[in-house]
Amino acid sequence: MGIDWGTASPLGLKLKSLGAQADDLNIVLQVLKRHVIVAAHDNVVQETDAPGQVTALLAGMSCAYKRWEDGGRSILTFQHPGDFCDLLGYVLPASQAAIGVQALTDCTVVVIDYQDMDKLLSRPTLAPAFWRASMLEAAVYRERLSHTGRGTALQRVAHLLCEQLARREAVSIHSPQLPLSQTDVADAAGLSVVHVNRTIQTLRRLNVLSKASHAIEVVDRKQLTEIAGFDGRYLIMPKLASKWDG
Amino acid sequence: MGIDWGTASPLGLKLKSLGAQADDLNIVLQVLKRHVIVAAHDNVVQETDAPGQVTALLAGMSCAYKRWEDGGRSILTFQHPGDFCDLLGYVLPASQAAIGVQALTDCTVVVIDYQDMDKLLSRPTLAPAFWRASMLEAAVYRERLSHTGRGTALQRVAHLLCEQLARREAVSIHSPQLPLSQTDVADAAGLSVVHVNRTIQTLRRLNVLSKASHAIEVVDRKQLTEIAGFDGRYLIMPKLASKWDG
DNA sequence: CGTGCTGTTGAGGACGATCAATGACGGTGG
DNA sequence: CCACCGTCATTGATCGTCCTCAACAGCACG
Repeated sequence: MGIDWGTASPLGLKLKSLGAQADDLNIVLQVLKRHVIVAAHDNVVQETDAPGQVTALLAGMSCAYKRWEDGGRSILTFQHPGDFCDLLGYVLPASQAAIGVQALTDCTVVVIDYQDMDKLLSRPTLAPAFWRASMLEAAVYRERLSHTGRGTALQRVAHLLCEQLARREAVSIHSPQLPLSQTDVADAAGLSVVHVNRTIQTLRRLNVLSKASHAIEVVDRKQLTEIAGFDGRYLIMPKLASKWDG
Repeated sequence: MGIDWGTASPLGLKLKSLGAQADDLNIVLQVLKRHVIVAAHDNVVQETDAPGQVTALLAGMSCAYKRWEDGGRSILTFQHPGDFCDLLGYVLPASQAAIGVQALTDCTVVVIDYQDMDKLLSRPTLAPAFWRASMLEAAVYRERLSHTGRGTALQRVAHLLCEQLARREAVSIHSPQLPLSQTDVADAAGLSVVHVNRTIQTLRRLNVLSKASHAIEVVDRKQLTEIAGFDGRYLIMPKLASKWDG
């Protein structure tokens, strides 16, 4: 399929941290298909699709979103290399209805056909890894839910940024820059673009974000974490809990 | 263990709708333990517990919540008969940190030890059912996330109520009454109690909620759904998708 | 008969939404 | 090379939803 663990390494990293064995990874590699580049702003998964395949992100940044009648967009979660874009839709097709996935930067994605997924899940060490991947997604939703609708705009934005930094570090992306527009942040935090702009300026004034660039670049991670009240434990993978061994 | 499918029927209903087979259910029945009553306001699961067991709710209503330093409480989700209280914590122990489960009414619960869970998951028709149960929970989080921080207090409260009614109907509870205090609604919707009170009064004035009782009783479901913009499809269980059959 | 929880009401103020306009930047085509 | 365009960032002004503080009523409980 023209895909090796060089390009697919974020996915390998992630599955390994979820408890997959070395030989599992090779099986996964075999079923990866259609190594595709999606341009920024294009859809990775259509809202209307009944897909028949699971998409995984290898490079770039995307988001799962819901579009409203009034044209508004709610960003449900951001996705980073190694993340699955629509795993929830594989298990519960109905829940994926009306939810789309959009590339925020240029993205590299691969897909796994549902039939191949079935094969993968028949492996006793791989199935729990996928289960965990989906539960990690659930944990992210739950954590964001607990912070949204609570606290000030400053705390909400700070928490959002902390989450993305932490999730990127989990797949060895240590850059302090996040390739997000302020519009993206607004749609994810449930705030207006204008207010997000002012909030980001406050963070810059506090020397938490870089004043130099117009992009989002975190220069004081510690202070950001404090403002957010961020506790990254919910993202921690328990390396191979013994109960999965047998 | 003194538990039969009479008392455990909501759990049976739920697992069946998630694709479990008849003989699976009997196996589940065998490992259910410690049929316990928890009084309203007591904790079903401690925030600090490292549990070693999964709890399922058979009767009553509970909530998963997060407690803040300032004493505030965020309600992450409500739980109804047939729901698991801490399934996420079984798959990802770390994510359950600092999250508690509290009884909102008097509750009947059973527990399944982690060792027994491992046994259950070795059954190829049962494991997907549990996966789906957890994904359904994720879908609920995601849907609430998309509505929280968007729309008016009226819409948010209406959506919350719609969700609970729909989830209760899925386990054959068709009562229009919800045993929730306004404080519970406030903590779940991310609004102040005072404002929830005014919002509920508005709903009563619109003849959506009963004016007679001080409890929450929905008398005009259709209008409530309209106000909420509620689309219950995300809760729908695909009855036994063929891909799980083999 | 207190005590605590829940529901209710009033008044004032703050945070963030909305509307409107401008500036900066990169790409595209003439 | 420059004019034009779309996207994104920025700023100002006004307005409204919702929060906060405060007080009181009903009810169940010991």
